[in-house]
Amino acid sequence: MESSALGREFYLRDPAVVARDLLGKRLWRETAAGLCGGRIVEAEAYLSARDPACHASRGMTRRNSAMFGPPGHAYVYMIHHRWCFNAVTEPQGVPSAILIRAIEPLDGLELMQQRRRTDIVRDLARGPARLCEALAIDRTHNGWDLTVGRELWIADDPQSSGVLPRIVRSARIGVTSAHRRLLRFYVANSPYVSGRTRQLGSRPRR
DNA sequence: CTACCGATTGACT
DNA sequence: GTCAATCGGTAGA
Repeated sequence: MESSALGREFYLRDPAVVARDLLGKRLWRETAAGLCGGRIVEAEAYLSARDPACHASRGMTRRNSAMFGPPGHAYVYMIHHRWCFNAVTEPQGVPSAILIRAIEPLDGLELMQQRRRTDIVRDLARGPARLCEALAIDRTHNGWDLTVGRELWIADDPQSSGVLPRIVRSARIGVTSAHRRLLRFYVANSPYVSGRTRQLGSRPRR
């Protein structure tokens, strides 16, 4: 059975810490069709005005206004006609958010397989837009309060073994702005993580 | 109104 | 590895 949603205070911390701590948490989605979700294995932090890659770095627009709202709410935006889901962090007025890039699908697999039109579990939610398609997340969830614990929420892992997974830190995917902060976090060796999983600094053998 | 762009993905060489 | 589909958001005339 799912545990209750993480509270507001979880999101009211340094965004990089929130991004890292979201790894291992459960993302849940409930619709009339049923419950589904999985374990968060990849997330990236976007740091308000001090981060040129953040959508809100140059002020509020209609698109990014959810990021200026209270922490613990969703910021959902479209890129290349696909949806991406974020959890807003920091106090109201400071537009930071965590992009949830991938989950390990665990519950409601059949539902997610229908939505994604594939049976390959590894492909259900590996990448931010695939994740949204698998969970039926779209613009109607922009601004949704993730702490309420229905429709769309994040909670502790009820099956946690207590053993912390090894976490890798890297540059964010698709971010071209010239700054080197390592704000992407993912679970080492998880097959459900998107993009390159090579750790920065390691070299391919030749 | 028009023009340009992108925190992506899937198809392809 | 490369490439473009396809469209809402945004800036600017």
